[in-house]
Amino acid sequence: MISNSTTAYQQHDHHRCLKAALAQAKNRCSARKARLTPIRESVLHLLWQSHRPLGAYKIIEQLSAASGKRVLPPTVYRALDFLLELGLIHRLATLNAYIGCPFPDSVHSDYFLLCRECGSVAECSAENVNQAIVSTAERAGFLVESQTVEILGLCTPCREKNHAEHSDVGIQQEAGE
Amino acid sequence: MISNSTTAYQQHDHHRCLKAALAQAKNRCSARKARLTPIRESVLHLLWQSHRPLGAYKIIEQLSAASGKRVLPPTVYRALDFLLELGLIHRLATLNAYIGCPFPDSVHSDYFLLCRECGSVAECSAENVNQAIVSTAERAGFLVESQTVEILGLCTPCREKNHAEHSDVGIQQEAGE
DNA sequence: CTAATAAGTGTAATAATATAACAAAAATTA
DNA sequence: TAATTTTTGTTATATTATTACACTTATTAG
Repeated sequence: MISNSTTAYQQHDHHRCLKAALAQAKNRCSARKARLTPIRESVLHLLWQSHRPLGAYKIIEQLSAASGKRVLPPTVYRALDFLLELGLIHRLATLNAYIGCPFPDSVHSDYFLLCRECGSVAECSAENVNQAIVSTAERAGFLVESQTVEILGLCTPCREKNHAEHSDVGIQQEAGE
Repeated sequence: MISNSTTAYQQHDHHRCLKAALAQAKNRCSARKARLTPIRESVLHLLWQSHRPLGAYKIIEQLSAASGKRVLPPTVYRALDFLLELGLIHRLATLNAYIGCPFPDSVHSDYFLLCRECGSVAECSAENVNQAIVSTAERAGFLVESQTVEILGLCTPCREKNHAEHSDVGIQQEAGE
C-alpha cells in the first residue's frame, strides 16, 4: 500500500509537496514531449496549494485574481484535461473537484480518502483493494477496466478533535461541581 | 456476495424486476410511513424501465412526454431525493445518473459495475471488497463512513460480442482467399 | 531561415446538471 | 372542521462543463 495520508492530514512542510509535484510534472512532461505551459503550471500549482480538492470554478476565480484579468472556463478546463491526461491530477467524481496526484509515476488504481471534516483528501493505492474489486467483478463475469473509489469519512486528526470536543462536556461537568 | 449481474446484463423477464422493485418500494414506504405519491412512483417506474441509469433530465423529458404537461426540474429532483433517502435508488457519481436499487432491504455498502458497451449497470455487495477498503483505510488512520465504488468495464455478453466481432475479421480473410 | 503545420490560447455562447425561494394545493392530525 | 404538515407548482438561478471559431505562439519541414 502506498498512501500520502500522513502528509495529507497532518502538519507538514507542504512546500516540499508542492516542489516535488512540480518537479515530477516537469519530468513527466519532458518524457512525453508535452509542454507544461504557464497556464498549465499555474493550475497545477493552485491544486497543490493544499491537500483539499478545488472545483474548476474556484480555480478560475483564483487564477483570475492572480493574473488580474478574467480567465474563462475553457482555459482552465483545457489545462485540467491536459493534467488529467498526463496523470498529474485526478478528478473526484463525488465532489466535481480536482486534486494533485502525489505519485504520478507509479502506475496505480488509486482510491481516495475524503475527510468530511477538514476536507483534505489522501490518495492510496492498495493491492488488496484492487484485488478484491477485480476478483469480485470477475465472479460476476465483469472485466474491470477502470475504477472510481472514493471513501468518505474522518481522518485521524479530525477524529481526535471530535473526541476532544465530546470530552469537554465531561470536563465542564467536573468544573461545575 | 450479492449481485444482480446476471439479470442486469442478460436477457430476462424484466417485468419481474420492475414488479419486485415496486413492491419493495411500497413495503419500504409503509414501513417508514412515507408516501409513494404518483410522481415518486412514476420516477421509480422510469428508473426501472431497464438496467441502464437515467440522467435527471432524461427523466424530466420522459415524464413530460408521458404526462403531456411540462414537468420541471424540482419536481423530479424532489422525487429522486425522496427515493435516494429511502434507499430505493442510487446516484452514480461518475455518470450523474440514477438507477433503481435491486435490493433495498439488505443493508449494503454497494458497488456498481458499469458496462461501457451496453450501458447496463449491476450492483454488487461483496464483503471482501468492503473489508479490504475498511481495513486499508484503517491502516491510514481513516474511519470509513461511506463509500462510492464505481467500476467501469465490460460485462460478459459485451465481451463475447467483441470477441465475435474480432473473429469476423478472420472469417472475412478466409472468405477472401 | 522561412513557410507550413501543429499546438495552445482567447472569447462568446450555450449545454447539462442541480438548487433556492416562495406560493398553492393536498393530505394528515388535532 | 381548523390547524398543521407534507407535497407540488413555478420562477429564477446556481454550478459545472463543452462547443465553436478566431487568433496567436511554437514546432517542424523544406
